[in-house]
Amino acid sequence: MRTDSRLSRMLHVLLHMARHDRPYTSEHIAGMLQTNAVVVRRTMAGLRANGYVRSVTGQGGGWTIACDLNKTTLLDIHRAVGGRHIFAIGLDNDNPSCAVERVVNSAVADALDRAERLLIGRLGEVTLAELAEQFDAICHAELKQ
Amino acid sequence: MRTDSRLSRMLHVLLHMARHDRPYTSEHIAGMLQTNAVVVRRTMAGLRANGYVRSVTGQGGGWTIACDLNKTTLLDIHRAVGGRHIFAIGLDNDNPSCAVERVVNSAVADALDRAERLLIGRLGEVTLAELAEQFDAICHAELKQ
DNA sequence: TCATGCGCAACATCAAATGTTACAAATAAA
DNA sequence: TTTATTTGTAACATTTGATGTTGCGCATGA
Repeated sequence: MRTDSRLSRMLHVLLHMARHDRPYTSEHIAGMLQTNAVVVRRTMAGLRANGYVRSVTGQGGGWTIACDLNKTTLLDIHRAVGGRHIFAIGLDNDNPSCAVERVVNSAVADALDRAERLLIGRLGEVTLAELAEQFDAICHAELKQ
Repeated sequence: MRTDSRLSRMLHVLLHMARHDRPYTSEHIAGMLQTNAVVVRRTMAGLRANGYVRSVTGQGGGWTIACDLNKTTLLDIHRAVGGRHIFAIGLDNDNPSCAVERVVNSAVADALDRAERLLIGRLGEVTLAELAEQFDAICHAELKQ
């Protein structure tokens, strides 16, 4: 399949929403992400189901952020969008009868597990607030020039 | 796309070849992997191009291992089969003009890079010889029962 | 000469994200 | 109440790269 960009897309949207006090329409967000409003609704639905954003139908409606930036991590967002497969690489057969294959599987799975734990751990360490601060710092530096 | 199982498939084959002194035909290997002989040839071609195996055409021909088990790592095989994409997760846009997106990208890329370095490092630490030893140990233990 | 096997091109298939179309339902404003 | 706006969702098409399949040419040993 294509590489899953839902995490980075949603982070992009959330940070914009964090610095904007009115709702964004799906259409507006689709423009930011260069995609379709339906794709936006579909992906954001996962965030809404977990309480990270709210949506309002009808005129003047749209999407707003609804979480504490200091308590929400990249891992929370990753999980909310339903990202399952982290790796494009995997085992050929999860339950082999061949002893050779079991040895291979345990070695490959061990390496993948270590990397997955590191990735998940890292995503869980970074909050939306930290990213927002980085953005603010960049804006500040650019204004000073 | 489907998850890339070429690394584990090729490791499986290489370990079998390491404990077998006659050539395996593509057809035989395809049986071991529950796939097609053409898929085997296609994947093994990468290993052959890097000198890890040899192939002989014609009657009595087939595939034999051609590398030093102590000097060949899982990383060598991973690279020989042309595994490019390690992650199913990625950035939405590699060269964004939006400052928010650049902040998001650097955070996500940083987490992915750390995990990739760990995975690559781990694959580079494990040799085929170590896997073969593990297999031998299992066979030994089973015979003792 | 013939059976066995690899080499390779040219498709077909698969799976999961992404893209698209169509329409129903909710809401604010005229 | 009517209308324009906006989300909710189903249904289907597209994309991408690994995997699967067919067909045929070439090499080798018996």
